[in-house]
Amino acid sequence: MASSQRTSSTGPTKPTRWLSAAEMRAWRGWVDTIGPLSAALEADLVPFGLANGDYEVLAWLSDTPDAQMRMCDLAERLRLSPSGLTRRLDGLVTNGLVSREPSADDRRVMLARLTPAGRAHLERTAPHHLDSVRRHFIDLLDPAEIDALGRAFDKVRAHLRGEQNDRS
Amino acid sequence: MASSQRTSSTGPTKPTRWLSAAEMRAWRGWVDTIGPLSAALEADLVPFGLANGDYEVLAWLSDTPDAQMRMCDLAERLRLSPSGLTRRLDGLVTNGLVSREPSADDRRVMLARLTPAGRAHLERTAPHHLDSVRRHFIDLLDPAEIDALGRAFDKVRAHLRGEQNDRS
DNA sequence: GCCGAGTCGTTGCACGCGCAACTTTTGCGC
DNA sequence: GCGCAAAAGTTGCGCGTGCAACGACTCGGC
Repeated sequence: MASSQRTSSTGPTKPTRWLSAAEMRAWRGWVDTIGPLSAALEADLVPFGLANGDYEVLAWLSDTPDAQMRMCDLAERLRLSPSGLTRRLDGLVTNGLVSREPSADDRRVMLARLTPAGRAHLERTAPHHLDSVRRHFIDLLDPAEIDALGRAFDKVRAHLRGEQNDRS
Repeated sequence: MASSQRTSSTGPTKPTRWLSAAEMRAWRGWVDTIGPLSAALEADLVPFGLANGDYEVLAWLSDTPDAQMRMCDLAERLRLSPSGLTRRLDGLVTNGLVSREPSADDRRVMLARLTPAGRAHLERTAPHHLDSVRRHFIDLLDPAEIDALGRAFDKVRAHLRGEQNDRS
């Protein structure tokens, strides 16, 4: 339903392969799960004063040897525009979880660095977030499904990455 | 990576079950695929002057016997707030694809109705959108993966629906 | 050395969305 | 019937984001 299978196929221009029931289930499942699942995870972060995007920033920074990243690298990791990242960091800097420091090597560059308070807050938050991911997602699935999802997403992203390179 | 597996586990408060490699792959795959896939589908709709959300409105309306829905029902289908739907319809009404008409039965209610132009535009767009969904998603996966995704998303949504009812 | 192209980050602007407040209308209790 | 709670939809506001423009800086060719 709802992705307009009911439009009349007019003209002899490519037979238009409609989605099978199984394909439709997967597709609608994808579309209809994005919103609710993100909202549920975000809701579990509210007590810690973080949004999903904030958590991702802290997590990526903490996965770094010196707990810092260049703005542009961080923006790429988060699939965020430069301006989007600037604004997101503003909040984290205000709350003292991240500091902004100019790079000594390249004076164009700003480094986002996880502060001790930021690391402490992440370590407090991480177990609950992990639990949230398990409760709402991972622990609901059996190993075969986990594996299928991993393979499927990898294929989709590989395809999208390839297409993106074609354009540039 | 990147969901902070590296935070030290301090204190004896629940062992904190980290994600296995396969679980992490599925989880990061989910998070990292949402943005690019949505963007790719949206990009394919640009030539038709529609956003993903616009297409969903037209599709849901067309899947209805009389091509119309109450605002509140449509908002629920689209998981959109009342105000969000009002604004989204504004654009479609301006472009003549949808009309707004007060209901005769209940004078609180506004009906969103697909205009002939709206139906025609949807029928022009649908084959291309379907092709887009296939190219970027469905056709990349084998039947077993399609099935696993369908089952997985159903389980996740069933879980979320249950939790939501608990709260109310 | 110097100049032009490219890179990095910030700011103004517009857009889409949710929330809260409000109006209109309905429906239920009595 | 009357009154009050609940429902439907719109509007004002704030927030997060992308895009375009801009200033600061780097790097390569000459």
